[in-house]
Amino acid sequence: MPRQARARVTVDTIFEASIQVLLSDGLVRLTTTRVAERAGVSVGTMYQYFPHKQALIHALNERYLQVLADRIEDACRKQHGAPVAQMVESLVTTYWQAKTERAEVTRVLYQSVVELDNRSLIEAFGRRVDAATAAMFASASDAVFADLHTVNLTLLTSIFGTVRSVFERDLPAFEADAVLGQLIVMCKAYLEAVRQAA
Amino acid sequence: MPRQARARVTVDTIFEASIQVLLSDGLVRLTTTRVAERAGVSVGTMYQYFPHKQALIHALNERYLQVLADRIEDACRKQHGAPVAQMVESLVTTYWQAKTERAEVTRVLYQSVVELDNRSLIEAFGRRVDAATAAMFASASDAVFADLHTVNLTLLTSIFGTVRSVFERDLPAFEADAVLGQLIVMCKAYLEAVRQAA
Amino acid sequence: MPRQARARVTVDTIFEASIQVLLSDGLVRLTTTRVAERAGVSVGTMYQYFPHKQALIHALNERYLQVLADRIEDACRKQHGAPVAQMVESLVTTYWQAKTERAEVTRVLYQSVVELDNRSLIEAFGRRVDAATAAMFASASDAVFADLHTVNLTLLTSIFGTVRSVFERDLPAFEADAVLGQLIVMCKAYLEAVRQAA
Amino acid sequence: MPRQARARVTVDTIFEASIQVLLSDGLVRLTTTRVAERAGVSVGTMYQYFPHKQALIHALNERYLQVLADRIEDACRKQHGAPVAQMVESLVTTYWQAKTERAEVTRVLYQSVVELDNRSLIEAFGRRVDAATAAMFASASDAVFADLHTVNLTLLTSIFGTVRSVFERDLPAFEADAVLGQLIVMCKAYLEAVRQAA
DNA sequence: CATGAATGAGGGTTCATTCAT
DNA sequence: CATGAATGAACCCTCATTCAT
Repeated sequence: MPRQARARVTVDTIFEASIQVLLSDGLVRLTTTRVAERAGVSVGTMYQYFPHKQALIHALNERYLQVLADRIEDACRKQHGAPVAQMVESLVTTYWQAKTERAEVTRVLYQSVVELDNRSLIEAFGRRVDAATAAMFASASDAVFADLHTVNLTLLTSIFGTVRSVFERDLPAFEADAVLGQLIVMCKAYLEAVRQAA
Repeated sequence: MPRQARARVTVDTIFEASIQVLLSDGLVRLTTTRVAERAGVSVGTMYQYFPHKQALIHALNERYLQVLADRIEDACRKQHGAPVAQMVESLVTTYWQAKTERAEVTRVLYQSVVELDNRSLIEAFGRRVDAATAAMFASASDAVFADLHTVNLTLLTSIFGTVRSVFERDLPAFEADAVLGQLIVMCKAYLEAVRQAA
Repeated sequence: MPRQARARVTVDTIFEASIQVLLSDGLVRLTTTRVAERAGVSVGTMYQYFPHKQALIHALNERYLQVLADRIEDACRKQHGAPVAQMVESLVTTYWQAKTERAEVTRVLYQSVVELDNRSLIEAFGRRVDAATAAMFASASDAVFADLHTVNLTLLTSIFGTVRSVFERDLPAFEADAVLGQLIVMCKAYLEAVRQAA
Repeated sequence: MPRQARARVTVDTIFEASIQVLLSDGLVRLTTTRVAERAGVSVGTMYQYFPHKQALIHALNERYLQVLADRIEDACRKQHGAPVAQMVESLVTTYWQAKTERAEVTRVLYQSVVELDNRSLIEAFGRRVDAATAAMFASASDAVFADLHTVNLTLLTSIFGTVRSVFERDLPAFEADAVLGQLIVMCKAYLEAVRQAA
């Protein structure tokens, strides 16, 4: 195995170990020693790849957000040229699924951010997603928006904010489903409104 | 000064010191010693009022959420009998103001929650706010809802979620204002839709 | 109630509280605050009677050893003029009973000695008991000893040492009884031997 | 130096340092920091070998009792087949020497036990010694015992108890010698008596 | 005299980081 | 390059003692 590939594997192992430790022991017990142990490497090796603990957590979150952004971009691409209603539905579903698939991981990663200044991470993520959804909405088969930027930002913020709120309040499934359903209704109503206004 | 009043003052001093430390040093540097120092009391005294660090952070968040819930309840009471559109506007404004008035405090308190099992806190807050907004919407002068519970939950979650998202993305003022304005449009459109559906 | 009597009561209450704390929480958790609490007095009051923690523990052990010495002196007096065999039996029984009556108290008090330089206490106790048993043996109806001092010291040391060993090894009752029985046999055999030798 | 050997050295250094601290500062001042300092290692290193303070003290006592038991077993083996009188003498001498050789160490270790639940330690020690002396007495060239178990237990308890009592009362040398001499007389007289009884 | 809140030195323990092997 | 023992600053918390009320 070439050097780079091996490094890649090691890093991935460390990432996975970090998540496992986070899941089983919590952020407070996330120590470099424990992660290295779980990953089956020495602390020394870990410091070869991450110059300090923060770097590890940063990379962890970066990777998570990258994967998330990938998924969202992908979903957006698939809706190219579709009617807006369907786009909105797709966004809600995609984001909700990403969050709930590995709900506990989502939760602990969100915790781990405390050890970071995550502003830049959030911004980078925001920019990617903004661009993806803006492109999607611009391609809608049944709508043209006077102020695409604002509409996009509004839909994005409200969909992501609401989904996250539902997730964090840990609502019972039937209520969560109901709210998400209504969220779609809401977005559609909004789109109808701004289209008329246009 | 009577005993109780003195205790009250000490506790408030400690709260304020905690926030100051959180602001200047961050959660990771929030140590019992540092808080005590900043509060001008000894560690020992701190431990007379808070049996351990967690208790301090818990109390801090509890107090914050109580004040927030108070404000929301108050705002809801003031809108009793008003038209729904106005209610929605009031909710957005109140929550946004509460968040931005002491923006940094809001941010650091959100961080500090990591050291807690804040489930019960969030739940208690959720229940109070749910009740307040449900009562408000039920009194609307211009609308009756078939499924008040779901409508309420939807509005609540989306308003709070969206406002928080705007807040955390740290959008420039003009964009933030635009999105919040659109959020109100969105809610109104939704209310129109569910009213028609009823 | 006159001043002195009240002081006496308070001191006794504190003693009893100390023992209770020792029993329920162990030596490590024996804090001045806890003792005061259990005794129903303030720490300040406690410091009126005992200038520091050591003084309390010292007094506690002093009292215990005084009561013990009292009992032994009493038992010795009662055996005045009796045959030596009976004296030896009485000593074993008295000491064993004193230890086992409140076995746990004996044990914890023995622990508490660590916080002290108990040399003087032990010496004072030794002197009193030495004198009492020497006087007793001197009055024996059936024996005269050439070297009373040594015989006395030997019996004393071996009886007390053995009884304590049995107590601390926590032997099952039947074994403890057997050993104590044999101890008496041993002492009698010894007395027979030194009498012949004389 | 191989890894294991180095670890062994470190552990021994820590043990010796603990004893030094115990000797010079007493149990109450036996802190992990002080021990580490005296041993010339960092606290962290200490915690690599002993997960907590208790473990250190436990190990310290365990080692002491092991060495002591080794010596007693050795002495017993050497008396195999000898006459009982000689066996008894050997036991007294061995135990006394073990205690007095490093008298102060013996004393401080006895103190340190307070921080432990030493029941298991004492039991293990008791079992080993019981077995060794029982085997020795069973091999006596000049005596057979009807109830070896009880005789053994009696001799053991009285010899060890008496020796310890002499040790702890800190008697002047001439008195200590006299009492130990008499103790041997006593044991012999006892053996004579139980042999006759058999 | 009694009270008990306040003090703060000092305790046990952890863990990010280094560096000799 | 990998290893993991060693480091020690820093953490949270306790408790004997004091002193204003």
